[in-house]
Amino acid sequence: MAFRLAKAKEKLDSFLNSGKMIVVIGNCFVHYQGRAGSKLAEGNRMLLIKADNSFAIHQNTKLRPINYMMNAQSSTKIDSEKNCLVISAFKRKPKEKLEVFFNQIDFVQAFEIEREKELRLFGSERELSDLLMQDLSVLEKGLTALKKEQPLRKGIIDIIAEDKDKNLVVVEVKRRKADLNAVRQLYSYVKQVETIKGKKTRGIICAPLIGKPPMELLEKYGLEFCRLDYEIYNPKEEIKGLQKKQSTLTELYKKR
Amino acid sequence: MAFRLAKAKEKLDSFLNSGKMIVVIGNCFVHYQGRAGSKLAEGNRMLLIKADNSFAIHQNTKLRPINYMMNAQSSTKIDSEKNCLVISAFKRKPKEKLEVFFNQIDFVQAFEIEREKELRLFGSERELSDLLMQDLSVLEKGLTALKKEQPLRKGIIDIIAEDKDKNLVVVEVKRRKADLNAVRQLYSYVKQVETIKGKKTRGIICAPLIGKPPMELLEKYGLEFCRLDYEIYNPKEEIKGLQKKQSTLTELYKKR
DNA sequence: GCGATCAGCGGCACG
DNA sequence: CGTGCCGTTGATCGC
Repeated sequence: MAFRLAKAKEKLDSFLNSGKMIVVIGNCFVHYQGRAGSKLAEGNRMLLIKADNSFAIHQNTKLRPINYMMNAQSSTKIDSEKNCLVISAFKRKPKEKLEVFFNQIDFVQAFEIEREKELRLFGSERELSDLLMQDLSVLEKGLTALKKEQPLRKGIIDIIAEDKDKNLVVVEVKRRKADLNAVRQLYSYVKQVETIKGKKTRGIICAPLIGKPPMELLEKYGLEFCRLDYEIYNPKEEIKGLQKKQSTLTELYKKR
Repeated sequence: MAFRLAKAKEKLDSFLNSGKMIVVIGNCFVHYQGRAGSKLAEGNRMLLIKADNSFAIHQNTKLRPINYMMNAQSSTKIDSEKNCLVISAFKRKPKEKLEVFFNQIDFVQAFEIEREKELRLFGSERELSDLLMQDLSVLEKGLTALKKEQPLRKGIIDIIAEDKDKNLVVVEVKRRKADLNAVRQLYSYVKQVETIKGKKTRGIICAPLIGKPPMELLEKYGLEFCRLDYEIYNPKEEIKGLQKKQSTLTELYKKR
């Protein structure tokens, strides 16, 4: 048994910093201390060490690892008292330590895996925002964009615009259902703009949906909601928002 | 080649719904469409299918998968035109589809992995909040707790308390550096309480740190900040906040 | 480096 | 189920 662990350590050491993705499977318990602290009792787990030194312990549920560390310095050692192969990950800033104590190792291998091919994603908020910038009139007739991603002292406005009556309008774009957070954000931005410019300013949340409590808060704050339909939120009805200017998600997807 | 793919399909089909963690490694491209859409060009990747039907494509960087789906219905098929083994994941609500087209498979295996042993975590916000509830006087002399996790119409207050002058005090607890969001949250809660109770209400953010812009917004809103030291944020100085009532993170960690 | 926000957020707890 | 919010958030982008 101790031999198997020593053999595993040998293999591991040769894999570390090889640029390959390392997979270790075995029985272990895990200690973490850093931004928080945790202990995980003994059990079979998968340890994944990637080329960018990300370090992740996976159980057999959930997308995300149960314990992890990014940009970790990894090392191995045999703890002969505990009869364990200890695989550790360290980091400073913040100072963190993660130790995996393997008392049994079933599998150790390294694989050549694509490091970081770019994902072409669409339907992001940035993309929506860009499309809106091209023609804000889909939100309201006579609305013209002034600036996008305008930094304030406390926050960043998605789009700042002017309506037909020359009122300033702050637009907050959300790719999914607008929540309380979005409303609080918009309110904070509008108040700041009013303070800076010294004149009444409108605020519009632009999203495919909004819940009832967020809508009520929005109204309480004197802000507005503008529905921007998305195919996924409105699969059967026609697209009402940007049908003339913007393709639906599905159409965009097919084009690329 | 096609035989290898067929063989891989056979193996995979026997592994699916076996309760084991399935690992597939090979060359693939990936299409996703659902809440958004994405395409990932060809490359070697690892596919991880867990017992709870979570489905994740990993590249060789990042903690999180490049493509994924939770609670997915998985299936396999051979696309003889493309000479691919297609592993798909479907979901309704929201309607999503993820397809992985493997033109080469290097590795297919299933492992017995602990399903979901509980992680004992400490240093969470809930834990901090519980400790604070026991004695709010560490924040301010004469402060007494009234209720914890008080739901409002629009949001949930961490702790609601009363100061020595019988003023209502809303406390927002953050386990890490307080940000603009925390300030906006607190402000929204305080305003709601003032509306409901019809009297001036104080608001305190309780966190180990706060940035300068959030602090300025806090002051603009007439709210307060109370530092609650955490060892990790203050490794050399003495613990000032809860030293009498609360153990440090390290001490807590050792105890368990 | 810090700051601010988004995320196909995921995950959880509560109503 | 939806709603709200935390997270060792992670990841990204701008300063």
